[in-house]
Amino acid sequence: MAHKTRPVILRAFRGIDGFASARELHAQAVGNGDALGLATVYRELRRMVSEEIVDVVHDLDGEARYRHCDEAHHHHLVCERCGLTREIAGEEIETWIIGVAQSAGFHQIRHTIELVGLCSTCAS
Amino acid sequence: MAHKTRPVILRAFRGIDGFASARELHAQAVGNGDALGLATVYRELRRMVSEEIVDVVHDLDGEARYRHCDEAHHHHLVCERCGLTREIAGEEIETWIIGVAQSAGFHQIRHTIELVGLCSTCAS
DNA sequence: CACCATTTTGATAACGGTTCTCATTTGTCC
DNA sequence: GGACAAATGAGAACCGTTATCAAAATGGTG
Repeated sequence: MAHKTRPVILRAFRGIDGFASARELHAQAVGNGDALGLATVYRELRRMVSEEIVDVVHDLDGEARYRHCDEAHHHHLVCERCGLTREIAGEEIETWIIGVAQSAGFHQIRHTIELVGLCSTCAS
Repeated sequence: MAHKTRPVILRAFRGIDGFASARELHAQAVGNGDALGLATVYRELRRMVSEEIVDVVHDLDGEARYRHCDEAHHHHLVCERCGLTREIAGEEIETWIIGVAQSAGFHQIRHTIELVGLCSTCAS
């Protein structure tokens, strides 16, 4: 069976940094020249999540955001005034989370971390 | 200044263990004999979230689940299956965040941290 | 109490993300 | 090629949430 959808999704993930919504992935795929329907994107993402190839978290509005598991996991610091974004190396926090989860007996922990504030220029 | 809604919501929270959806809170309030509309429940919950009186997380389907939180700032570990909730002492993470913000020159950082997974019983 | 201005409420419509439906297309096997 | 099975996608349906707006409750004032 040809399964042409999955490679298209994986290529779309490669063109996006970090987490992406289903709609963003669809737009990226179309931009890549891979024509496919939104329903197919949702269906394939659901499969990939159940196969644990893709992580899913929900933003504050409840919208699902997906991330290919093989990518490096990092967080962002966002300026709420000018939109400046800065990547954070989150080694520390990942280990902290794993420790917290283990001591509570929790498994398969997903986390969302959102840091918003004012960058140095906007603060002055 | 009537504000009769908030006490009704708080009473509904008292009758529920852990996190509850808006619909569950509405049903609980009605069960308590407090008649009110679903729209009012959503509106008051939004207010309480913005006042940081209530915590909100999202389950696997993206549905919002609320919890009354009268303590200061803290985080939760939530089981996405049974709703079991565990409070996390987050001293470590607060200092980590402050450090990250300082080194990036950011000020007035607000943060959202959401940890969702499977508790030990649901994992087996 | 009567009156008006302001706020709150709630039934319902609208909205948006996700899932479902099903006719059509595509792939596989003989 | 022909027949059967799987995959696809356009649009409908679904469901939680938010917006709308008229009615009701409240507060202040004379």
